[in-house]
Amino acid sequence: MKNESITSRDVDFAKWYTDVVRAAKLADYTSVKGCIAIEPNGYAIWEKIQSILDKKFKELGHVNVQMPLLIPEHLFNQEKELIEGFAPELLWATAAGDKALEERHAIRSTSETVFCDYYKKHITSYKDLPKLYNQWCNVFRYEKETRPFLRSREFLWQEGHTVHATAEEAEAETKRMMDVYVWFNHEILAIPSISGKKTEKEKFAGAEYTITCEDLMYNGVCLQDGTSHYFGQKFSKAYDVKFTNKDNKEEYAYYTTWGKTTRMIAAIIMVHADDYGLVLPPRIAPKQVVIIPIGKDNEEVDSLVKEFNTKLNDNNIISYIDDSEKSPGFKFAEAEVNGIPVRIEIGARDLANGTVTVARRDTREKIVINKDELTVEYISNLLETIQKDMYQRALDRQNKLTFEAHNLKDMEDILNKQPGFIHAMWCGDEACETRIKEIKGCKSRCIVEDGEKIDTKCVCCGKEAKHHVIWGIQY
RNA sequence: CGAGAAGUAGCACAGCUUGGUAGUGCACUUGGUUUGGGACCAAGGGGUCGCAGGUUCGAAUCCUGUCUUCUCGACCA
Repeated sequence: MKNESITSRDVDFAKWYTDVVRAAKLADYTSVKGCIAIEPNGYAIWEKIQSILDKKFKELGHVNVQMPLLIPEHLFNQEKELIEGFAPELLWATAAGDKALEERHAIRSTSETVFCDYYKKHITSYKDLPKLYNQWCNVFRYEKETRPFLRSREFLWQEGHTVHATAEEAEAETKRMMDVYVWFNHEILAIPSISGKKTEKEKFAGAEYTITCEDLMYNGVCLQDGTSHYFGQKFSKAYDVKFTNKDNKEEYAYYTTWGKTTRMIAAIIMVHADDYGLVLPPRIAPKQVVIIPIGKDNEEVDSLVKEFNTKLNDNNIISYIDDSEKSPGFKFAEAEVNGIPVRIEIGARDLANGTVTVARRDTREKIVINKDELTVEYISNLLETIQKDMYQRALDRQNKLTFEAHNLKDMEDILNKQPGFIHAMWCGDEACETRIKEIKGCKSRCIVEDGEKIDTKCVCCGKEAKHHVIWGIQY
């Protein structure tokens, strides 16, 4: 049965999104504008994201640190582009009690400043490099329009900050970490993200260049979901981070940063969820299987339920029994709205026939199988099938929403009909980007590396094209 | 920050035009009967009507301000 507290996805996508957030108890509004309470169901997803990414970072040699929440103004001012880029979003602490601070401090919106200030003190020789540090923390940006997970003022993220002795090594790190992000989205979140360099206009304030991870939502709107920046020596010059190289010469260090945020939870919702609520890919689901016993005081049912639950958990499948006092229908609906990938229903009627019922959340298909077929392997395979199918469905939709434009009229026609990823050639001139933005706010998403030349002329001005760019309307 | 809409019990809403004892459904508590897609019966508990002023004998209702949320722009992970 359709969940009545959820607006249909095709009727009002924005309303549907916030309805799912509420119905699946992922987050709630608080009396602090733009700052949500992430509820247990939402935080459990974040913890799972953290545990998988953190393990990967550590395998690649990164270590975790924690830097201050407050950044003194003079530090921020040392890098002009950074302070200019972030100025409108910074919240300043100016007083303690009734005493004004001698220097105001910004609540961190990003931590390049404090990391550089730290590295300056701790790097003297090439032997100190590389430093591969990462921080899991909250940041604050004073956004005007806020929506749960998608754009809140306070949000959680990880920010990797690495320094290297050579440009090649730093650039390799920038690319390597974007590869990790894309791997994570594809393999764990079942989101077929694309990646590539941002144009000069869209890159991070102060970076040499930015590589981005871009997702396409159900409604064809794009979402930037992870970035990796190469700073070259720009920041190390501004913050005086230098070392003595092998030739006994002083040299500024090469710096990279990369980050991924709680926005991933928004992406999971807008790529996978439906009118019945959340749908979680099995590999990110904090609870993968729910077993619902039907009927009361049936020893055969109860013992099978308990036994199989233990078996699943012993084999690293996260399963739980819903033996609350609610009716079975209620439990089905609740498991559904919460996006639990697999539901197992076991009752006297089934057992009399020697069967059990297994339901997939992604397709909402109910499968009746023989009791003997219900094994750890069966469930494990089913979870993998769901993971693969979810990715394939998302990819099929993304392909359907991927278009090609050869001139401005193409672009307008596409955007008027159905937004998506629009491939088009570009001359490299910012004026053309600005002109294209006039069409429903369509922006360049990323430059396709080694992209096939789909035209020789710029989609906007008709001059010779330099780059194959993907365009779209963004959140 | 600009334009629009909305805030009344945990949630969804009615009441407001025409000021006069705070309502409905769901949820919650207790007891009982139930259990294969959001069960049923009975009895209960819960709201200074977003907040602050003002008008009035009297304000959920009229006026002013303010905060929050949603939608659409500009800005952004």
